[in-house]
Amino acid sequence: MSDAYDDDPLSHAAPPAAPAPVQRFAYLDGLNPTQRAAVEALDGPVLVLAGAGTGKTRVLTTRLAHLLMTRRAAAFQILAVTFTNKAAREMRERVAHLVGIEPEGWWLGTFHALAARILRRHAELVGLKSNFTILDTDDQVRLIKQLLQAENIDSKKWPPRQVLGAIERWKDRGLTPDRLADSDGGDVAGGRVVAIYRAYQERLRTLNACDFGDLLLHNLAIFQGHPDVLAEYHRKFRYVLVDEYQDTNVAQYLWLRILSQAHKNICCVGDEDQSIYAWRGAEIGNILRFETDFPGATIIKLEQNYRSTGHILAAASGLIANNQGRLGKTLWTEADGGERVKVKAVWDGEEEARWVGEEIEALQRKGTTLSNVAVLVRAGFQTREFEERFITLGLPYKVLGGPRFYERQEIRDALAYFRVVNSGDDDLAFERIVNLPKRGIGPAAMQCLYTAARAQGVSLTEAGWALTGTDELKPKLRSTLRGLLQDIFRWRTLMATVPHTELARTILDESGYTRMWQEDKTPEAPGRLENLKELVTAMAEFENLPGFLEHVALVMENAEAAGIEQVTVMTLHGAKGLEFDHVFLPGWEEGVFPNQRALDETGIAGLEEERRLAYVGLTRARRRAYVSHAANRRLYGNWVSALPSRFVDELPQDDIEAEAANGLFAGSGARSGAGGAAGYGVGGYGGGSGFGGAGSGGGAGGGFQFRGAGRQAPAPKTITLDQGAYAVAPRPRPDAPFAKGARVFHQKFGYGTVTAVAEDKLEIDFDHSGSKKVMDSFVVPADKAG
DNA sequence: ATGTGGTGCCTTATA
DNA sequence: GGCACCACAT
Repeated sequence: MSDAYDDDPLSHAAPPAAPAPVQRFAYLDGLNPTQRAAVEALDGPVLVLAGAGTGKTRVLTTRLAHLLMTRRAAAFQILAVTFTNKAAREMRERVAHLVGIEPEGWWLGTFHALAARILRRHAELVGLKSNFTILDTDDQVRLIKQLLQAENIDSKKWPPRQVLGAIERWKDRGLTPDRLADSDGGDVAGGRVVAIYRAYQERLRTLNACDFGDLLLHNLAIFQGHPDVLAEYHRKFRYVLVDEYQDTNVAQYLWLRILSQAHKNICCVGDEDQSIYAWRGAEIGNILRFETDFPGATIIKLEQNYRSTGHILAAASGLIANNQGRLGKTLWTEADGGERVKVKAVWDGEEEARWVGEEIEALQRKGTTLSNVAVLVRAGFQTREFEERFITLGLPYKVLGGPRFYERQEIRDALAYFRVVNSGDDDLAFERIVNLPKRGIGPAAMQCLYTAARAQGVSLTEAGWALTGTDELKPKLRSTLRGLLQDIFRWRTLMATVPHTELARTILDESGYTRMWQEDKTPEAPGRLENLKELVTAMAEFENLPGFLEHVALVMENAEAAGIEQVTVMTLHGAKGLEFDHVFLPGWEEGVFPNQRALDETGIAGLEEERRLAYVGLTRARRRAYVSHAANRRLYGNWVSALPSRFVDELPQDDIEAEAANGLFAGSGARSGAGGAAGYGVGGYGGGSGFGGAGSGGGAGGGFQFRGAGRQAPAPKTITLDQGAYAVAPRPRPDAPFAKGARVFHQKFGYGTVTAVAEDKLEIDFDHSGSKKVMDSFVVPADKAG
């Protein structure tokens, strides 16, 4: 990356000299007055309080464009900070679009990426070399584990993760070990966390490594200890922009403050009502205190919402008004009221999933595309019920935030080996592994291969074979290439005889790939080896190598690539920043949401953060939000009866439409409609007695009441919405239905044989997952799989 | 070094 | 209920 650290000649981003005044800044035209003010307030500290859906990103990017176009700053004089790479990418693209050209040499990136860039430059000032490695979480945990062992601390009692958590929270707050007393650690790790922290930092230094938190802390140390270095950056960065300011931690705040203290041109954009990351160190106080931290700050509130309907906004606003720690914004919209937020009371989680499925199918019939629909849950485990239901319905969905395992480098390498063995035509895979580990088959040799392959219209491996029969390559190279090709050939023949997991191991070992990582002394190498083992273990679930590769391809590429519209299922945290026409918000029950642990561990602050999370959820919806809560839920194998979330009660009545499943009193609807039944719950079932029989298991004041440790749902399941309001229209099916005995492939369950057919529903005996009922739209003939 | 049984825990997630 | 991790056994 070219590093326009020293003052470049004016960047390419600079507009042609003296543009005509009339035509100037067309990008300002579409902004509303407040947005425009936020864009044009270029000097001094500025806080833009941007409510959900008020055009935050637009303001941010336009502001950047404006800085460039007015020549207030050249690209390389701007520091623009985000939290995620995704946000950085988006911003880069949008600014480029506005300015008409990609600005060069600007410092736009995540806190971590930018801090790493600075640290590489001055690493020696904090005792590192500039090629230091950055540890990921696995590495960190492994290190802590070792240190605990060395200190004879029982890692049963003090899980490494927890110890690491404590250390990270300190780092979030800018606290290095020297600023801590031993007693600050409480009893964590037997009262020795601070010692562990100290040892951990020493270990990192010897490893020439640092963790993510260190990137910021080392920066701070450099700036504080070396005024000359700091002065350089002061000279360089004339304008600082920050996205999602409500998510900054103390270290990040200090970093921003120190970098901007010379020129004071810092613009922070954020929304205190969307601060949902306190648990990972975010300090909502940063945004609440902005005016004091940056005296003379201009505060601009963006309150006009362009996303949601009136009812959705009003519901969200009514909810968040219950929070104390706010700066206070009032969102408004020019849009219609639209439809009220639907609040649905159901008997249990299963019924909830059924209901959501039905509503989605109804939307689908009305022409809604599934990509405009999301189910947002509080915690990951809640996705399961929906997955199961959607699978039975044949409703395409994707769970976001799923495993990113297959994206890791070592996994992709290994997969490339398997692919080459599986298919000699896989040129991409071949390219990836041909010189991995280093075999001396470099770019020059590859050039030869490309030419030959193209000339003969064959795959790279085939061209390789041909080349080994000529003297085009040097003898040494020729034999290396032949060796590799022979290996691949041999592995391929093994496919027929050797179990695929064993074959996988063989390939990785004999190719020298395993050894490559064994000999690698960087701290991440052990983790990579473990991942490779895990990969081989995971393969056991599949019938054979092709079956496994197929699965991987599906998981990696997803139906998305095939252009299939899918419902999105994800956590509320993951949904921040996104929007959908229709948003389902299940599990609004005391204990689940607000989450009991958040309540227990952080009290009011925790409750308010949960409420902000609810606010985030509601404000994701453009056209309609659907809240639901179940009277009974199975948690960790126990049936518990649950009360509707207090957040349900906090939704203004005028903006909701309550509906209860048969026999249940409606949630808040009851308060308006069904004759004042207090709350709701068990009225229709089992006389209400027998609930809570086994005492309260959810902690003091928890929302759950544990029922006996029953295996069964507590009451007859007479209500089924299946017989309810909608006649299920047959979905169009392109192909002939599957016949009994047909071999099929299913994305989740793998291969199987059809044992029964009932219209569009199939019963399939899966080779590895047993017998299941599945909609035919969710399977493909086995021979067409992949 | 791999496989198995037992135990304990269980929120959210980024670089 | 289910998974992940650990200790122990092979």
